[in-house]
Amino acid sequence: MSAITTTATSQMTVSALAKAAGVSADTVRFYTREGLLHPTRDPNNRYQRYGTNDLQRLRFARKARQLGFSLREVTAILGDADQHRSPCPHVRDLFAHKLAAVEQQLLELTALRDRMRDATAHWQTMPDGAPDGETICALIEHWDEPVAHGDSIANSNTAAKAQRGCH
Amino acid sequence: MSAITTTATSQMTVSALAKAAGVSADTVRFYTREGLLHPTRDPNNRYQRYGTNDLQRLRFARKARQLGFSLREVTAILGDADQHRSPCPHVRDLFAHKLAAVEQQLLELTALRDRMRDATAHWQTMPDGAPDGETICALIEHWDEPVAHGDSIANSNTAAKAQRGCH
DNA sequence: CTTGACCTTGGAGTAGCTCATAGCTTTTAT
DNA sequence: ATAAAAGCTATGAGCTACTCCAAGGTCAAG
Repeated sequence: MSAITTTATSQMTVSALAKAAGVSADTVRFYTREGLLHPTRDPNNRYQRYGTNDLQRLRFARKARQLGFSLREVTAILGDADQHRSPCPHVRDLFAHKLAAVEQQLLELTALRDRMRDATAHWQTMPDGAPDGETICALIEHWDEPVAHGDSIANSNTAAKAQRGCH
Repeated sequence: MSAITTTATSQMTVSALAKAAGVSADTVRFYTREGLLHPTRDPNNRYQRYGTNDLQRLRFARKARQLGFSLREVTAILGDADQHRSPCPHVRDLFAHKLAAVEQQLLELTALRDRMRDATAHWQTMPDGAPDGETICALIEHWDEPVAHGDSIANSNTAAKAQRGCH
């Protein structure tokens, strides 16, 4: 699991690069298609050849993904770097938003968990009951909508958004 | 449109139902396509006609979604109810897993936030620095990987998943 | 020479919607 | 009355970040 640092030979095939970075070969191909990696071609067999630069980019991309950057953002950052412009201001800016989004999502997820716990406790005492034409499943129907505690969020389905994204 | 919009009348069109449930008309159409709702047809104009039963199902579906159930699961639950079998045991079972998943996600998201905070603090002191062929962006490259214990991949993209869609 | 592991491209599938298109129908404004 | 605006229909594509599959070419070993 650890010590992935296989000595990076200067030229690698798809799966060698994948192995070196700890991702799947399909992911390498996908990133290549998306323009994140710039392999050359072996003229003999048309195989992709990746260099240490690609390994660096790939590792960078994975780290950025873990930080919550989208692939598009990573591509933009790498594009900056390709043109010898420092991507760091870009990164700082994006990062501030990411952190805020994560904090927000944490709040929502915490609220969701609390509601789920409440529901679990409440459900201990409820019978199953077959659908009677009025209620489908009392367990879920007696689930209360998230109550806007305090103020803020004018939005009713914040928790659902937490699962699908914002905007 | 007539005056009766907020209260559920017995027959509704797509957008009336959408409004009553607080979702978009496209979502209603989507759920209909997925077999979650069972409208009838107005023979005159071929419009979909939804009844209070559909409104109930839709509200139920939204609540279940907020609880973290997938659409497929909701469909299964409603299918249970349609056949007059109590979906509740099904629900209880799924719910236990959902709660565990949410707790897990919460842990990961908390860890992510903590790493982000650390990084933010750490980055205060770091210069931007243009790409020099060695490093792309020191900010991200000096980010330490989260320690993935054991189950790696399925979890490692949970944080990224949690972020998806916001940018 | 065959076997099996690796490579290629291209396309489909995933979740849960959202948006776009094109052609009706209904409502509203003039 | 008529024209424009809004709303309905079905279908299909697009979004994210991959993952998987198929058909076929390439390569090292036995």
